[in-house]
Amino acid sequence: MFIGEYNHNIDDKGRLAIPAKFRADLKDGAVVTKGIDNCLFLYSKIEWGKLVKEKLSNLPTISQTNARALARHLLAGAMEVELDKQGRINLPDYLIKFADLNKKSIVAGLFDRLEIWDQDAWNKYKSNTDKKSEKIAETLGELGL
Amino acid sequence: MFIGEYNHNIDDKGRLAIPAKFRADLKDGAVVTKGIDNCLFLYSKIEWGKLVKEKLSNLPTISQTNARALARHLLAGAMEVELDKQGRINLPDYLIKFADLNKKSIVAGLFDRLEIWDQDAWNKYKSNTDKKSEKIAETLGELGL
DNA sequence: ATTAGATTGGGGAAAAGTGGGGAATTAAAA
DNA sequence: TTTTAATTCCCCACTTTTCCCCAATCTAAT
Repeated sequence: MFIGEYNHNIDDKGRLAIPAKFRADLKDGAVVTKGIDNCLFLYSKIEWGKLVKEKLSNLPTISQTNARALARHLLAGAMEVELDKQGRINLPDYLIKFADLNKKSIVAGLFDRLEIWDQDAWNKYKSNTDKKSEKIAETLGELGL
Repeated sequence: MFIGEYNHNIDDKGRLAIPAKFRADLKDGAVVTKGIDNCLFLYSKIEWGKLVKEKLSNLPTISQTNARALARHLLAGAMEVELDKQGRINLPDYLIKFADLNKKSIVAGLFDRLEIWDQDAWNKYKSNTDKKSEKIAETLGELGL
């Protein structure tokens, strides 16, 4: 299970180091794809396989417009990656552009996947949701929790 | 399984390089045909056979206008192609015209098929669907992602 | 302080992408 | 039927990119 938040740099060749704690689970390969809220999702090959098989393999991508758009987002947006001897992956250009990644990046563990964020975007997102969580907490308080 | 997005050029002779990762699955031949949304579909011979046998042959082609049109689109537009020693296919003129292909093209993996797009058309399509990304996100939520 | 583990950067080899030339096949015309 | 022209296909070679390995730096723990 992936948890935690790590700072890492993307070098000029588009390489990103995976936090050492996560490498064992990804040694047999991983898949990166476009996520939600301007970040990337990274799954182990096994998790990705489950995802595709259970959720995506039966989409009517010939007949339905939205199914095509979704498939193009998730499948065409995805890329298999391997860890090199130093535990790094190679991010293709189109994913770096998609997530507005600059040098300073964040790798966050979210149970069954990793998320890859540009540091600025991550900070903005967190400050937004931190405010929201106070409201959420207040609401919960009113409910007696 | 085909995934990912690749930039490739079509040369003056109508040749298009297939991304190296996909070649093994296509070494026994492939079928290109007119796709949906102004792109081309490319299937391995095996997948093409499944499509025709399981899907198209069960369409109510006699009674339904749309089914007839789809069958004609996919079947009459199709062409068998082989990879040359460099991993390229030869696209016939009528398919190049159909998809408005210029030099710069996109080859995208969509599970059981490849899609071949003109680069400009691909970018336009993506910027359109990015606007709809909220809807895509909702669909993702419904899928439990 | 020393050692082990982790991160970062650079260099070289191998593979992939691209373009052009020539042979062979087909078609057309004399 | 023979010759010429055109098109297709195959092969070769150049260029670019990617990938892999090595080395240096940094951090932390003993």
